[in-house]
Amino acid sequence: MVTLAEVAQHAGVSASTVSYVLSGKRSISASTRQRVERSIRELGYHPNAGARALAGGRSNIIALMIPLRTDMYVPVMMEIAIAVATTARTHGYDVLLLTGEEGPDAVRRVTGSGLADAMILMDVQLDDERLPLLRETRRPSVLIGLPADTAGLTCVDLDWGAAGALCVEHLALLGHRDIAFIGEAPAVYERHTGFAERTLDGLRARARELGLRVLHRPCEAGYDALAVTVARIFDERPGTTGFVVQNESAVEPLLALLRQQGRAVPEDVSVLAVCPEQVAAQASVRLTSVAVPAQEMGRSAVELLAAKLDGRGGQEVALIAPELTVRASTGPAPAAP
Amino acid sequence: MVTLAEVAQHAGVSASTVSYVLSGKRSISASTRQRVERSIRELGYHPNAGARALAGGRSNIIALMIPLRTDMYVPVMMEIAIAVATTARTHGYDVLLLTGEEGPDAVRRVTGSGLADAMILMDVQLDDERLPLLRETRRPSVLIGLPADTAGLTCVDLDWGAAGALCVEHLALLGHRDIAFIGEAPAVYERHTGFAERTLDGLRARARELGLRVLHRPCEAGYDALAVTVARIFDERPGTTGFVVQNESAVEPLLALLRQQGRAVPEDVSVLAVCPEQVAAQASVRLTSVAVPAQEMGRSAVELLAAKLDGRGGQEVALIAPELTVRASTGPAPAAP
DNA sequence: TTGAAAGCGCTAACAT
DNA sequence: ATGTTAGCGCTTTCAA
Repeated sequence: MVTLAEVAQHAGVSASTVSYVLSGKRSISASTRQRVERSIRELGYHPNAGARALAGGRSNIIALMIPLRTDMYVPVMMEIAIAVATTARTHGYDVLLLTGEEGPDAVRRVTGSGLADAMILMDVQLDDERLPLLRETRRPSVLIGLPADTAGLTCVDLDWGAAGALCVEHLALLGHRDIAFIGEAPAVYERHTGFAERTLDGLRARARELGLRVLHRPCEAGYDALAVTVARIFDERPGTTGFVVQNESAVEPLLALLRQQGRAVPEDVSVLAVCPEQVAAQASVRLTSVAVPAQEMGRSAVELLAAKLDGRGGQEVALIAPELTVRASTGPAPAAP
Repeated sequence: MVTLAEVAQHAGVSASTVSYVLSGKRSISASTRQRVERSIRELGYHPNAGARALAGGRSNIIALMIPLRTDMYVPVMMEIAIAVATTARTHGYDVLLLTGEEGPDAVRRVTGSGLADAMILMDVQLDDERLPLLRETRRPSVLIGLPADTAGLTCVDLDWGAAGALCVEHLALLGHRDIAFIGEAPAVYERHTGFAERTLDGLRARARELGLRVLHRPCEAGYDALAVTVARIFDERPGTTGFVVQNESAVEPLLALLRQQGRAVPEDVSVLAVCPEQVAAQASVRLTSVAVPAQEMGRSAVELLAAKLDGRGGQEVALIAPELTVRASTGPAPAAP
């Protein structure tokens, strides 16, 4: 293993000079710099991470806590994780992957041991048990998702409330009066996951303002659960002409079911999804959708964190404005029979 | 920040005693141990990761390289990543998440800096450019996926060849003679991804032995691509009665399309998927499938690695035997018209 | 512009 | 069964 001392000797300079060439924290003459860089290359030197962390007081590692459950939006989580990892690298950080399994202890362990300089939390509950710890520690953190109380926290999220409202507005404009909202699995609501509740609230509020009727139905993954849900919806509100879906695993089954029932999309029924662009574009019917900007969320979480680690920027809540893309799954409400 | 020295002082023992209580590497009297443990608890001590890594020569971190692309099997990757992270914790390791982006450089950086003690690589190409580096370094590694030449490497993978063969056997037994294999996107084959090619090879070989005819068609994600692919298949082989699908994003579109064309599953056409159990069980038709054991792959990769790190076990190739579960999507071939 | 040297907090010989 | 101590490889004052 090549050490900094060996590089220094090889280049005929002191250890500190090599260190400063690496960190750029003091000016180095061009010639020295070149000699040092040459030695580094020739010897194949890589600074020891542990020693760096110990001496420098920072590990250059960001911890990312992902949910253990996979009952929702797996591709979204994955996209966020990848965006976090790649963005972190561009800022000189590596990413430590933590699953929710350890719960709050993971926060203690990671901050306490100096394993990571900062953390990003996903799958934030409205009343998340990790929040007190985050507020206590002086290690920077960013939440992807909004808890109920954001005081003293930095958060990034899609403005789900606005997203819900946007869906209603679009359908209202097309003349729909009775709409159904097919949501995530019941468990997601039961554990008070922010995005699910906020979407629902935003959607309901706007619907009330615009005078639309809304039926909200959480829905488990899979075709059968969806079929039962839809049957109940048409049973209770036969006049339903618009569907808003926020449940990736329900999208394709819904389209299949409607097709099977002879309900044309969008002539008889409009379908609007809250999902990643990819899903909307690849569905069997091009879906009008409000995009879940997974990459942007991951990227900007890292950027906020990097800013905090550099002493720039303080806490703030960064809400991403939802965007609705009209595709082929929504159209004017059919004339009442 | 609480240090080991402070704990030692608080407990009235030497630093080394605290260290040994923590590591269990030498016997400690019950009373001292208790005093030390109490001090640790009271002071809220967490060993500094950097100092540990420096002094101990090991970081207790495993690096996991996941593919940057998301053109296939995202849920599988996610499941593997989660399994790796949770299993690693049970062995006392944390997981560093690397994306394929840096390529071979990531291997150099991580092994060179001592950031991680070992690594797990996913998305292995048959002729992967990272392999030479892995063979050079003395840091343990495990591949999830099989390259062409496994000499000197430790690998975990589903026996995809056997999986392909199993699919053919099942269909052959049901009397199918003409089958179509809808595979991953063309790019996946073009970059010689092991699992895709091996499945195809296994499937073709067994088909030849059993006298079945096979049409292999790679397929991009999305409904339209699938529709075109299926149209071509029935065009070239109108007598096709069995489909094998190894492309998660093609499963539901295929079922929808067949339904739409009035081809009943399994009465007119049988469909067999190579996919995670969850996908098979939740599809609009319960799919007969060969499972992709994502969790098991992640778990056993970590276990092989832990064994190597403990000095136990050497290189080996651990192939997981495929299992076929019969559900509702396959049945006897229809009598020829 | 560069060097010397004092730690950072822990582990693991080496003592006792 | 426990204490003493010399590093691990780097960063960063303090000096020149």
